[in-house]
Amino acid sequence: MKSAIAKSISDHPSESGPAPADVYARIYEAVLDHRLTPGTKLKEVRLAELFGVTRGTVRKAFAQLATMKIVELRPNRGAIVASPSIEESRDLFAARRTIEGSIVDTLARRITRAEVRQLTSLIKQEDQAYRRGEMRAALKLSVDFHRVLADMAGNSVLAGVLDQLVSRTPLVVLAYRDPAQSSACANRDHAELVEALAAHDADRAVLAMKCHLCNLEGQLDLRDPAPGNELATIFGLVPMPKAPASIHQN
Amino acid sequence: MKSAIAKSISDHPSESGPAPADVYARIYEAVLDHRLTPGTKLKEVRLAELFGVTRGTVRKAFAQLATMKIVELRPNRGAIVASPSIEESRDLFAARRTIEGSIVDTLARRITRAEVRQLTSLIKQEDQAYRRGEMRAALKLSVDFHRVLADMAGNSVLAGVLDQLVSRTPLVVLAYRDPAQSSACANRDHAELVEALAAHDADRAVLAMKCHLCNLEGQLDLRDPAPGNELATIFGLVPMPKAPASIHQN
DNA sequence: GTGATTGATTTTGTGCACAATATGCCGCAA
DNA sequence: TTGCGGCATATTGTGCACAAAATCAATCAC
Repeated sequence: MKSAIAKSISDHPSESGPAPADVYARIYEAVLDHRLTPGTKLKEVRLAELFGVTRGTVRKAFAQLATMKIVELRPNRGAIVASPSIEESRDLFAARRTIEGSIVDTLARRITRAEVRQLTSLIKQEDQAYRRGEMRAALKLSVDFHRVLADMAGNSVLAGVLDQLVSRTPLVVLAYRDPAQSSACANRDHAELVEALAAHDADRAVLAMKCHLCNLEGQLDLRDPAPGNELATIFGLVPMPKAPASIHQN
Repeated sequence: MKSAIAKSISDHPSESGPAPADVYARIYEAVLDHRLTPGTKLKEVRLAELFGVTRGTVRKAFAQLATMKIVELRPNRGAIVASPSIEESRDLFAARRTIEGSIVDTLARRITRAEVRQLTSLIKQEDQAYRRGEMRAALKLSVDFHRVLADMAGNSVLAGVLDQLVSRTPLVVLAYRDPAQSSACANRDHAELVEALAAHDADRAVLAMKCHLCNLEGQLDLRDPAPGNELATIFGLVPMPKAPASIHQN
């Protein structure tokens, strides 16, 4: 499942190489894969060459990535991978709790057997991906799970809004993952949630969802930074990526 | 208060005439004023001439208006003012109920006296504008009231997504306003809500907000269209605007 | 050595001309 | 009249060249 915004990019499908949506997707994937870390400068010409497209195409992708808050667009200074603040990260999870709480509340009352089966199957795939160590696929499936729930609930506006928040989440997770914690992505939570949904128990489903999101947030280190580090955050600088990567430059 | 997205357009402030954000604002205002009705084609060159900007500037404004769902961008076929479907309209109000419900729930617990005064003042201004018959100003103030509430609640992410929904609301109201109903914009609702907030009564505040939004939705005619009209909605056509207006062309 | 200034280079921003596509019109045939 | 090309026009899409701005480096003054 693709992000709604990514799909929305005016995309002239075939002909003449990759379109803005492809560039969007490749940059987004690179961010999820840690190949692009927060603060990394994204140069138009370099990316255009790499992807075999014109600068205009890269520019359009940047614009969409900026509305999703994946990159930050600084006038005359180019695009950098966004560095979500701690407060923003907390707010993001809080926002997801209210929206996804509402979504599962609605869904619990009207979910069908077929939908339960679909969700169960998704969890299974996710689980298998984890066991095989395919972290990227697993993350993707885990994220999709939330998008599918939103679609099933049947409110397209709410689904669209959630899509934005869900897309932003991996970035803050990567930015603030507590190294001490395991990144075991709470697959069990998803299973419990589906159980509650299957039982049409709205209250339990809402609780399960909120707990799931709290667990996720709890795996992060969102403590206020020590005064010593403060300067770095004030000026939007990150501690400096350790290893340069394929696209990553300068 | 400006829409967050409008502000986010990379804006080179002074020099060289209006920037994308200005074009965005003028088109948006025209939509709110009924000067541009859903389905109206927006031609790049014409608008560029009118606003004294280049086509590129108009294009950027279009892109932002499209992410806010104010206009629809059809590849190779230009931009038209969006025609929100009935389902989308219902979903929009439902989404606002959950998000704004959460916002006032939070705010009720932590609102300060100063903030209550600010809200009261806003309501007063809004009321005066209505009495003076300045409908445009009144609508703007009424919409701002909701944005201010979101800001006060302190979750910037939630405030951001609400901003999108709030910006879209006037369009669906204009599209589906029931002619039989008065458009008296429930100023009283706002006052009741502030009372509940001032009393730190979260439950009552949430209820007041949800009622307010239901009242608004209730003023619209969101019944499923008669089979005869169905064709018109399927093909995204509107009953045809009555009077051509300044910008409106073709 | 520190900090400021200037100039060269890199990078982003934009207008314009042309290409691609859609639209509307007219004629023609059934 | 209706339906179907095909041409003329209008409109959108895009690459390129140049303009504007920022970055970097070296020099110079203190």
